[in-house]
Amino acid sequence: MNPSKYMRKDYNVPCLDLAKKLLGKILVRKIGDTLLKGRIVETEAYLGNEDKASHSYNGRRTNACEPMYMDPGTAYVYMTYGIYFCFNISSQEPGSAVLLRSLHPIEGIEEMKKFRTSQRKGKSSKELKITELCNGPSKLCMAMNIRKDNCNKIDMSNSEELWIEDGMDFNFVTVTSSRIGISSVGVEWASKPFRFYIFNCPHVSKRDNKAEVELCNKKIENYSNSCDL
DNA sequence: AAATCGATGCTCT
DNA sequence: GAGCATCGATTTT
Repeated sequence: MNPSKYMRKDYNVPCLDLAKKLLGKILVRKIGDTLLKGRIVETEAYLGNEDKASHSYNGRRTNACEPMYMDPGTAYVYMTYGIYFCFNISSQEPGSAVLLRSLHPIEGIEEMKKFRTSQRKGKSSKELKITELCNGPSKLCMAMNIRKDNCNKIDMSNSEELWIEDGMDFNFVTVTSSRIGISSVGVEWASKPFRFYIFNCPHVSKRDNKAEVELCNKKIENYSNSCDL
């Protein structure tokens, strides 16, 4: 048993805390004998009840979003746009979950590339770069072979196929920004600072804008390299 | 580098 | 029938 595997208590924290805490940690997927690993570099928090952008807004509780109400550390996989999946982990408040938006591929890169290429919608057949494997919520699902039928409702604190591990310690600067793809819920909730990512990391789905870069360049002076390729 | 836009089909009302 | 926590290609600065 791996002692660094995340336990229930690690997930049983407020949603915003879990979203920040997961940055830099390792998502591990085991498929048969192959291990896929990626460092989490971008997350978003979706609170329950009051959060207009959340599937659980106003206590909404459907069959699809049921995992948001299950024990902290439950995998919530849902389908979007009819063809893509997004992967979340439930947190302390009932109806809350953290969306994983991007990974830095660490292990099993060739397998990830195969999973991505075989499910690609685009006609282009040019080789995927490492930074293109997991730089988006649905891309990381494809790369890690995470679908609703094989991963939804997994208890990640007690699973041999999907879990979180502490990674090697490394320094990075956390950037906070508004969440992506939810503009229709109105400015108040669309603009909440509920997205977190590792500064200057090339595996993030949407790169830093100039304002963020300037802000972070001031914070970063004590750190040398935040995220090597 | 950024903005725009079509594809695509499940989920909920 | 409407809407969608996206992706990837195309078009525009």
